[in-house]
Amino acid sequence: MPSTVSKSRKSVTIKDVANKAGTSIATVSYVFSNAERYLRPALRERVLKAAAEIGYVKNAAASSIKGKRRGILAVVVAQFGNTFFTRMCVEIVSIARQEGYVVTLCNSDEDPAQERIILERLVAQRIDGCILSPALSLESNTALLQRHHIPYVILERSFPASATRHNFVGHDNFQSGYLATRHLLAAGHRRIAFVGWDSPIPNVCERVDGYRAALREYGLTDKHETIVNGELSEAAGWRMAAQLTGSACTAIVLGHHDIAKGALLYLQHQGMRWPGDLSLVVIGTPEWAGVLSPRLTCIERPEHQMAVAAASLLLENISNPNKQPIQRMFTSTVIEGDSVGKSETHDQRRQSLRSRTAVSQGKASLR
Amino acid sequence: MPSTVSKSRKSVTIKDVANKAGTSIATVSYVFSNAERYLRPALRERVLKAAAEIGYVKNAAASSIKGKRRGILAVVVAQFGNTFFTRMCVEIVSIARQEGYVVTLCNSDEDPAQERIILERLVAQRIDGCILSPALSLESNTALLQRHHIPYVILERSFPASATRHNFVGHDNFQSGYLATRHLLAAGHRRIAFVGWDSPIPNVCERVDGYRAALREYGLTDKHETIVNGELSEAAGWRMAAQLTGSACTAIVLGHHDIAKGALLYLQHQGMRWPGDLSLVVIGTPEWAGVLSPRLTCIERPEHQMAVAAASLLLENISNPNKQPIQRMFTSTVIEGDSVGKSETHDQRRQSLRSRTAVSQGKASLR
DNA sequence: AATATTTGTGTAAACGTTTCCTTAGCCGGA
DNA sequence: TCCGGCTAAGGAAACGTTTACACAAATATT
Repeated sequence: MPSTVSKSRKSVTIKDVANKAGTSIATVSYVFSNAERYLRPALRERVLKAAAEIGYVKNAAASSIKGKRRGILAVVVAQFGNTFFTRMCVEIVSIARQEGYVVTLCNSDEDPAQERIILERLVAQRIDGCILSPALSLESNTALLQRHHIPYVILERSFPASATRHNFVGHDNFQSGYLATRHLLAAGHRRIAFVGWDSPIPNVCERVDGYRAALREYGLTDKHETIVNGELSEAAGWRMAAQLTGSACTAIVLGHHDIAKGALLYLQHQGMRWPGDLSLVVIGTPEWAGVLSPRLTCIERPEHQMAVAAASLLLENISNPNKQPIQRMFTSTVIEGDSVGKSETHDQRRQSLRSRTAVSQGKASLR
Repeated sequence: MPSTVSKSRKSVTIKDVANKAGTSIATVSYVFSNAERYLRPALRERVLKAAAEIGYVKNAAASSIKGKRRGILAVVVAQFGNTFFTRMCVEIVSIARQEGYVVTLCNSDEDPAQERIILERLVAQRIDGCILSPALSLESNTALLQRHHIPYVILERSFPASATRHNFVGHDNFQSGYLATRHLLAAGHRRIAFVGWDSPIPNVCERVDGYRAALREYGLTDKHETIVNGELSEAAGWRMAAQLTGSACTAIVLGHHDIAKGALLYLQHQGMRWPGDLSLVVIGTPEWAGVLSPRLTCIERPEHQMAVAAASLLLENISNPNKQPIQRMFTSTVIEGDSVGKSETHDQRRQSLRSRTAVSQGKASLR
């Protein structure tokens, strides 16, 4: 009976409840939004009953215009489909809900123009806080948030210049690259390729730096580096893997899981086996890593911890807006698969363990 | 300089712009929200300039209390991490943004209580519309939305009793089960197992019904059915696969990708190969299906089309609230992998092609 | 030239809340 | 009996918009 639905277009307000309960609107408001205020239990009951009967639900928009709290947080990421972000989003949403917030999830799709539009829309909504994994232009967008006094946390993508001026939660890309490479070096590999991608964000470079640092520790120089780059796609992964065949490399660090997928398809297509023909480590934890016949060795970023950190940092900043910005950097760990084999080892250099640890800690405690 | 930030707590309003531009607040409002209203170009310019200078952004909450449109849509799913839903969410968000909406993504995590809380919060926000993939209790939640005149579309999970009373977009689970099974039957398999899961939602049963219908078409009876169920998890998938070893089955329909993963891990663990030892078809398109050494044959649901359909249906209902509810049912297609091998065929029954098509269409045009 | 029409701008009343402040009623102490 | 001090509840002024309406000025019609 759609006629019933359209009978009354207007939604039921605090005033309707007041009429029904025979009190003033102030009293109703106190019942629903001021738990401290003492009211005769009987009165409170009466209001609640009246509200339930006519199906009253407080209009959050109207509350927020007078009160300060909006009840909305936002998470803006550049690649929503990326499982790394998807998983963190799920966590953040669930934490936020426990605090009574609704979360708006937005996807800028790596497009700074979209990101700008999204942020303006969020500002228009007067959200209470924002977790932002910027596509590119950090400064102009954080400036927008600051001007409107919206607390925010930058997630995962740092832009070094401004590090300490923003709240930041991320993982140490340098350490990831370092860890992956070291793992292969420790298995005896000396010709290791790094498959990266072209990107204006510094994550890739940091991973490459980590890769280099690990090589250096093992006494290897520029001449031993093999770095290929392409766009961030499966197709490019395929091409880059193809580029690598014929090279002297015995191992590959796959810098990103999307690229890794394409590269693996190519290797399979060529009938190559791992770790037999090639040892592999992937940075990230694609769902398929554990399903592959010889399982892939992964560098796992602490997604859960990062999500918790980002959410709590944001919530703290909402309750105390004058808090100094802080930066929290997390480190990755190796998830052993079966894709790394021993190579014709030159020397094991056990002593380098010490210096590795030093490097790792140096970066990890950036805060 | 955090002191600058906290200098003025209040955000800039239409009034500030009016002062700055030397006009009335009405004029400013017209500039920002009533494109039809004619204003002297010079005046309009002046207002825009003033607004830009002091960084004015319209307060959407305040607009919505007087105006009708809120600018927020919501998508509520029961399994946000499920790639099927994740992908559709991404699409919906992007379509909605083109229409000027911000989308709130919510995850009920299969918990009806959570879902209720979420929906109440959304009603409080007075969202303009909602796409809902219900955890369980359809009726009470749609009743809530109806009472508050919030247009909605049910996504993917249908509850037959009430079919035509709601807007609905989903895929034909019966057809998916049928298609998967037929594909194996056509390859000559006659002992086919179905790995399902326990769930109060009818999706699984429909898939099983499709499985049965396909068997019947090939003249197979109850005695040829092998159906195992368990909870919806990788671990359960592992266990169910274990249950199946020793059975006479030469093929398996994996009813859900999460379960499929566990089952595959078990098969790998046992050193079984596909399609050699066992032919496999999975309902759904897990990312890893194409990465497995012999690629998995999948039943693909038209995620993109479904997302588009759900979003448009919602938008139509927002602009015309008295529209009659409609139901749109989509069908799946087979994505050929290499996991299905020919079996010791009895008879190929080419003539059954005709009746299959009939069944498929019978369900597909539920609308 | 007087009136009618159009055109551009501003006034002010909503919208559904929150919350400061007042008031009414009551009690106890002087 | 009067007054001060409570307590519980309501009146009314915000909050930042939108928009119906009034109005003044400019133009068009008689």
